[in-house]
Amino acid sequence: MRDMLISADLLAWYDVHARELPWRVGPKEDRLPDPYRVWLSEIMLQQTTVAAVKAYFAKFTETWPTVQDLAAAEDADVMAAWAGLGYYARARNLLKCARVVAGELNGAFPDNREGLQKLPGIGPYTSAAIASIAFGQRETVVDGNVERVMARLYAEETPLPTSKPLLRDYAEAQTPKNRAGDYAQAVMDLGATVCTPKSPACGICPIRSHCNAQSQGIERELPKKLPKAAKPVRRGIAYVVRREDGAVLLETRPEKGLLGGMLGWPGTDWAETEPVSEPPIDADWITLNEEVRHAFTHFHLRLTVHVAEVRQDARAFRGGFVDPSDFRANDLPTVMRKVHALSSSS
DNA sequence: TACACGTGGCT
DNA sequence: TAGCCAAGTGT
Repeated sequence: MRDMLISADLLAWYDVHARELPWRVGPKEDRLPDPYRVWLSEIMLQQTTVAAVKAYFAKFTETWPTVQDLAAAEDADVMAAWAGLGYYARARNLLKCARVVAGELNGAFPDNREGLQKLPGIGPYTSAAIASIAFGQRETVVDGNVERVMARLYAEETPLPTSKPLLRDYAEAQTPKNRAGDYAQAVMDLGATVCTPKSPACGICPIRSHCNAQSQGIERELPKKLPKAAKPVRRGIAYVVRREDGAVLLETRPEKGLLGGMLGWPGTDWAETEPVSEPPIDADWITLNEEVRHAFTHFHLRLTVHVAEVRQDARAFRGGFVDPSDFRANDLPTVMRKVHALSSSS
């Protein structure tokens, strides 16, 4: 039986190869990072790549340097700043969490997993990540990277998601008493840069000698996954209304559900059936030839775009007109930006 | 317990 | 091109 413990080799690798990231304190620095910045980065990094997060993290920490600043922000400003990053429930919960921490906890995040996980938007992964990275607690962090590394290390052929409890057991057995935060980040760095899903770079892997999948030559086949259901196609209509003065008709979407709390063009529901037109204002409508296509997590969307010019005194049934000086396409979620781009080019 | 929930980059 | 994939959480 080979020696399966990886933490020593992995930490030695991390000391040399740790990526420099804006929310990270270097492995050689003898201090812990600001919990606010750790929390903010971990929320942004949920199901989101480092490359996508960097600009948003810079914008947020510049605009709201402390949790008190963020707690005092206007909801619409935070949603606009988050626009484009996706999973907008994260932004709504981010504000809720900031207000609890600033209001009820005197600005201090809980220093342990149990306390952290009671806060909005913080689940099993994020509570362990903050507790270990920001507070030095020995907690086991399990994300997609860790699951992949453990599946290969132990040559676990049980498919995900069935294997989740097993992989967590493996991860807990590996977590060291000391430097748990560095170790957690080291496994995630390894998964992101070496033990990648498609073509793992086993030739430069610091824990290659421990890896059962590598010795069996099955690393590219792990972790196994159950097949996913095909994505249905949904259709709808988006209405772009321009007033004589250049104002555009927008509405804030309901708090719950898809794109909740975000600005968007009025439109029909999105369904697998052909949409029935329900224009938000009386006007002469023009249907654009090209349609907007967008892929969500669980369905594909095809939006037909209807545009109209209306008089200054026109009254809408829903939504509100936004002056050109107040309108920024970047405040919209991406699918709504696509609608805007198409209507502007036509 | 499944499913809802975004987006952009890569293959 | 279409599917896969990413530092998950809430319901």
